[in-house]
Amino acid sequence: MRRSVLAGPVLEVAPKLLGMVLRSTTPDGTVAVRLTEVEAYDGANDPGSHAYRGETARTEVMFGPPGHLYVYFTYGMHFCMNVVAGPDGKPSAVLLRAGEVVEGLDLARARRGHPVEQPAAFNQSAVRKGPVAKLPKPNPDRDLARGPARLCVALGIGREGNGTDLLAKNAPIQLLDGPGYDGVPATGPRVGLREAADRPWRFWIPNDPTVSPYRPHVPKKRA
DNA sequence: CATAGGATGCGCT
DNA sequence: GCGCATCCTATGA
Repeated sequence: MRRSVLAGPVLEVAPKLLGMVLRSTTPDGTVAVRLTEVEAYDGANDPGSHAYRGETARTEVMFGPPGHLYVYFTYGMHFCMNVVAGPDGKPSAVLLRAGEVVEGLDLARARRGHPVEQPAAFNQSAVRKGPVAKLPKPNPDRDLARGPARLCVALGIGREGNGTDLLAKNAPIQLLDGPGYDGVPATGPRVGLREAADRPWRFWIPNDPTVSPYRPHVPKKRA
């Protein structure tokens, strides 16, 4: 992927990210994910975008050159990340919503609190008789990066990833060169927004199991 | 399967 | 203060 490609209109850039591989290396190791679901945010004309109301300390990366990572913190506990698109100064970005882990599966499982695999004997029926401690159901590998916040956890990306140039050769987080997905992407409304929820600016690889379930915005009830 | 409620920090009005 | 580009768990079919 060349930077000039990312400098195009965000609605053209977003589907081109499908099938591309994002690789993140930390002291713990390396995890890479093949992107299966993204959403376009077009700051200038898009009430759903964080950049819609102008540049702030939080959104400044989006106003910079394409190919950098915009990471934000939300709901008091989650990080989500975007690839900055469009020409310099036009604050558009592509939210990375889901992917398939293609490298570093064990590390991704550990980061997501996936239980360590037990010896075969542990699963024998004899052991399962009688009362057992109620444990959270282990997520299948399909869910490791299914959803924007999970994707960040699986890749080990937080605040410090904000602003990373994904096309720099020595960057800890890189968008790798590759063929990408060459089929026809599915499209639909974006997930969980209050504003501009109708714009069909979500793109995903059809029938891919790692694509997140659609959840419309639900207004909180008042007292 | 579907729906509902809680957790939680911070950007913005 | 309000509300969020979310996720997890519990509950009922």
